[in-house]
Amino acid sequence: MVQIPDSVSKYTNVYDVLKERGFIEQCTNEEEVRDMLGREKIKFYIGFDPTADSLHIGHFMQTIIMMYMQKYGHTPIVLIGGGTTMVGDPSGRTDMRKMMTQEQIQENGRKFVKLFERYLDFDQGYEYYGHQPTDGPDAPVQNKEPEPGKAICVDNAKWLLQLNYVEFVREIGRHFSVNEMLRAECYKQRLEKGLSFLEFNYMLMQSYDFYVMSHDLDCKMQFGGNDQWSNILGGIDLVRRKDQKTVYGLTFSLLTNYEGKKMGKTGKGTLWLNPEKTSPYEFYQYWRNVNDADVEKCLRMLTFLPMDEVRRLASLPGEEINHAKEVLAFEVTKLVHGEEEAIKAQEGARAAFEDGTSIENMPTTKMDVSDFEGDGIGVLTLMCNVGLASSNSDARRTVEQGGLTVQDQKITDPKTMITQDMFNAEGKLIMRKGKKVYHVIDIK
RNA sequence: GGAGGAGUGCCCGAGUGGCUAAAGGGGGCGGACUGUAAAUCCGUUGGCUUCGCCUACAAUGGUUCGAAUCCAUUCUCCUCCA
Repeated sequence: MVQIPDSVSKYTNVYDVLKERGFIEQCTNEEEVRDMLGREKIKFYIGFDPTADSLHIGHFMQTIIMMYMQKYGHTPIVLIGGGTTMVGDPSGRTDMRKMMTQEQIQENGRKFVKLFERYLDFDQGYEYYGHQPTDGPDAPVQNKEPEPGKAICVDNAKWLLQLNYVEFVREIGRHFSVNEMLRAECYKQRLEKGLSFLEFNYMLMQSYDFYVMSHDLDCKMQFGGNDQWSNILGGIDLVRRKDQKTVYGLTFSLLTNYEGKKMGKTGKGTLWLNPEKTSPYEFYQYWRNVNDADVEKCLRMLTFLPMDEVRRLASLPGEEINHAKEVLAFEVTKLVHGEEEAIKAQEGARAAFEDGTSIENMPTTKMDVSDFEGDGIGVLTLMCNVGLASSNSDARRTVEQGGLTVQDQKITDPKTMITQDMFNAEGKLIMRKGKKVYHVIDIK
């Protein structure tokens, strides 16, 4: 399991640490929260909607926050949105999410949990038995108290999917003002494009989650990305109205670049944590190539280097900033894929961009010698086969524009055939597309 | 339920019978310049067996020598009225 080193900060209150690292964006009551976090060990939760089969960098940042909290003795509750995903969060979106089946959602949820287990110390024996809104004589089984400081995981499908509509509307819905909801920032965009009643309910469901967490598990805080602010406030109000308890909310800045655009998007889409979806090498390269202006922010939020070191690295002048980017890429890749993969990615990158000697860590495709015997295989076809081009036409374009190099020879004729004798003694062939994309063909 | 409007390539958005694989922008890709950065500049951006062919302007069917453009039906979305 990945752990945060003690050198990460000199502060003893986790609030100060999070502040120092620049995570905190909004807090319902800064002083009280800071005081509480310093005084007692609390339970807090963050919700994750399993809309895809892998976590992405935004989730990762939230995971890091949970790690900080756990390090300082608080109990993270990972709330998997198996129920809320059935509805879809409209916050910050201009279009409706694709509807997903329950099986898909459950499957994704399981994958999420697997990833979280690499970063948080879970109470393995813990199981949440479920919530019953009434505490009558036939009160439900008591939920056991999780081991102090250990993370637990709950799925809101457990209490959301069995809700009775009329009951829900009477018990929960009556506490919400539609007028107020419509004013909420998160619906603004959607009011122009249209918002279905399905999605309009999302806020109530998330608020109900907070109520359940507070009521059943004495959870005191909810964290989330800044886009969750209104949803979190909804929950806080609901808890106050139903249980007369005060709970708190804290939101984090979304990871954006200096232009204010979300980070973690590549030309091909999202930067995933799952190595099958985004290779460690690609992942490394993303961070290796961040903009100068974003280096400090990334080091601060995505690595556990001491702040002095972060500041030193980020202020390296001119070309030297590349060193900081290397450190950043290495550290983040290490956290996500482990040290071994990080070293491989780093060496692969260095080999490709600096000395060009090692081809061991470049992405490789194994092929059969017979494919290259006789006339061999056309470059275009080969490029498609190994994923260097998305179609034959795409491959042709690259070649015609002088973007392909095979064994250090620029190829400009799209009709070129790749044959056995072009491979080196070890049976390898290096293809380079553009300046940065390498691929090795191995026929051993 | 009534009246009107809209659906165009990865996204935004022009085009309203032939000159349209479809202007312009964004994004992507390739090249130049660099620091594996940014900014800038140039090229390119549906597919294929690429001097040619095939598939495309929500879906289906029709009018026409010829349709993204005209007509009919369907689907989706928006606005106003109820």
